[in-house]
Amino acid sequence: MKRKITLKQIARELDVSISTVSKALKNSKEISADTIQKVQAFAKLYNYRPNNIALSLKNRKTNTIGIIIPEIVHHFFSKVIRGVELVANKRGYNVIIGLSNESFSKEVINMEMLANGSIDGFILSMSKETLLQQDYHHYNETMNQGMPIVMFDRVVSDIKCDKVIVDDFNGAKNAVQKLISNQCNHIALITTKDYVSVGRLRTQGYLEALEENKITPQAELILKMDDTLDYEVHLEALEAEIEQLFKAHKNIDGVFAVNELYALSAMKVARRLGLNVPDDIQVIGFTDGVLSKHSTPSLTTVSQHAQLMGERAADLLIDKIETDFDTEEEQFQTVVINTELVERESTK
Amino acid sequence: MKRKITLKQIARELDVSISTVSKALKNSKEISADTIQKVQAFAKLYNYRPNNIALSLKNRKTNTIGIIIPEIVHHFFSKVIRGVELVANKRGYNVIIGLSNESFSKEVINMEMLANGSIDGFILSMSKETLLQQDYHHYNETMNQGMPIVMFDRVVSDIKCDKVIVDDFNGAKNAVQKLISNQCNHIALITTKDYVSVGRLRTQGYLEALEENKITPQAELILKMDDTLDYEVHLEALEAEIEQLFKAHKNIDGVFAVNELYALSAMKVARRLGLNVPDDIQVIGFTDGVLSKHSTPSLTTVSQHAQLMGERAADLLIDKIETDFDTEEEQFQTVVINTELVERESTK
DNA sequence: TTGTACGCGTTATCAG
DNA sequence: CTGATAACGCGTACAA
Repeated sequence: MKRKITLKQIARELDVSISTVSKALKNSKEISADTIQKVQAFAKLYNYRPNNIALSLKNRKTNTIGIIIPEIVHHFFSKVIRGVELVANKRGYNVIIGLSNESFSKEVINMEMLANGSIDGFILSMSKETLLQQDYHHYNETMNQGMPIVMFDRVVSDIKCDKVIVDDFNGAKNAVQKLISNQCNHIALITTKDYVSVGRLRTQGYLEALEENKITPQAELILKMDDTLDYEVHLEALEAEIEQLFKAHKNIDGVFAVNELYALSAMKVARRLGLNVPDDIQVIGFTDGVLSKHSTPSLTTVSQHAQLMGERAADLLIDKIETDFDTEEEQFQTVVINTELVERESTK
Repeated sequence: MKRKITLKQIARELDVSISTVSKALKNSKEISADTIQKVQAFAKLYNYRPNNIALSLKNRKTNTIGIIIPEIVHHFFSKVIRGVELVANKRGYNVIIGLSNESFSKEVINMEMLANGSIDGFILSMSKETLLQQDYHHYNETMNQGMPIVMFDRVVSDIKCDKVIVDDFNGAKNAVQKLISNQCNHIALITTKDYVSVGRLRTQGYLEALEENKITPQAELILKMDDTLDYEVHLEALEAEIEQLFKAHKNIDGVFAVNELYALSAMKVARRLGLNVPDDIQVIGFTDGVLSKHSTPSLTTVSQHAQLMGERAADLLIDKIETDFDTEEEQFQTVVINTELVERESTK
């Protein structure tokens, strides 16, 4: 087992100074062709590579970006990561991940660990708990130390930083418009409680579409689920509620759900009640997941372009990292990613 | 914007030496209570945190582990990551990810980037291309430099390192045994080409179960798909093949598929041909995915316990990292994770 | 053409 | 009780 070789070892071996080795490896013209040749041959033989940590310390730059997400076993977030990784690698950066597991304290701890020199900047999506507590001091402290942050998807306007978000409002509005154009008159909404901004915006989009079409929204057609509960429990409760809803309002002919599982639950309940999708009820979900594509019938969805969000976030962050702010005033931008309605079998 | 504070700045500010500050922060009894108090107060005020990079350089230890996987938008791999992250964080390590995207060269490049000081060890699963080319020099070189590697899932015996694998053979055997116990006599196998070891082992398990039950395997009931193709194309071809298979062998009453999508495709084709699952055909898949749980009918699967694999891999790696090998001889172990048959609606 | 000295931030050792 | 020094590995301005 041969340890990684360093400049110092090469220097000792070849009986030259460390800096000569360093320069020779960079083909500096200060060094004689002879020495260069000798050093490079030796370096290649022993497979010399500069130590990243030493470079990071010296340059005060790690070429690593940190990404903190609430959950990784989730198609949306893993697609975002892929986008980040793609761009980061292309631009010479590594990606280090931290999971908050939807917990405020884990988010803080993770950020503190990474902020102490390990990375050059953050890409993150807020945990539900943080969203609930509305305590954003850790973001501001991090940014005050000169560490840039780009937030995506779950965002609040109180925090001044670059952001990448989905056009939740118009995505929802277009989806509901689609249902209306498809002759749906009684469209139910299955959403989450309002504290997650994306849920709120999608609800607004739903309402707006109805109003534009002179349809009076009915509160009874709106189901607001508490998604802080365990998923299994939550889904069972959801199905029961949907069943009740469908039974109480037999004229429901369309459903817009703010995520994939809600939409699937709606289809499941519909089937159980002997209703055909899309003939009796048309369903649209909001997601980037796999379930939609492979469900029966396959689900029409509003695609969020998660990977693109990751790519844009990474580009924004790296741009910021590599910009020198002594010259110009710092400016934050919010990139809005347009959604796309992917039509499948659950709509006509 | 106040930059992160360092020992040097505290020292200058308080007019003491750097080493005094360092010691005071560690409550060294060499330092007077007075000074300790003063230094710690100042440090707290300015929220001093030691710089990880400097510590890494000094200690020659990064407290970071690298994980390299072929793909992250994949439930199995993201669950593994979650397991790794869980254990790593608990034991004081960060996780840095690299995606090989199933490509040999990206795997090599990623490993080289991380191996130059950024991490203390690797957890990885081989890319398909590496498996095909059977070129393992980068693994061996990395280990020769004293950087430990733990491989999981996709593994080859030629490489001497710690491994975490699923008991593919028995998982498959038990699944097929289940079908046989459920009165299936003509069981089809949908698998991948043999170069991925897990596919091979699952095929062997299938054959073994048949033989133990005195059922003669029929080559015509075995579909070997080439999964190096693009998924969409591949799945369409697969469905066509399955349809042909079902039509040619109307007596097929069971299907064992080595992954989730293959199993779902089988169910889809069955439905299209007017066959009922599980009444006419029972189906079992091999996976940890979400599709199984939410498909209709939901799919009976062999669970791989992906998260547990990640946890075990992380523990193995960190144990190795933290063991001093001057004392004892290095030993490699292979942890085998038992599978579990999760029974759902696609079997009786 | 080559080598010395310094600094990145930290800690350990040793001297005062 | 406090401070100077060296070391981790590298790159570079400056000196020889």
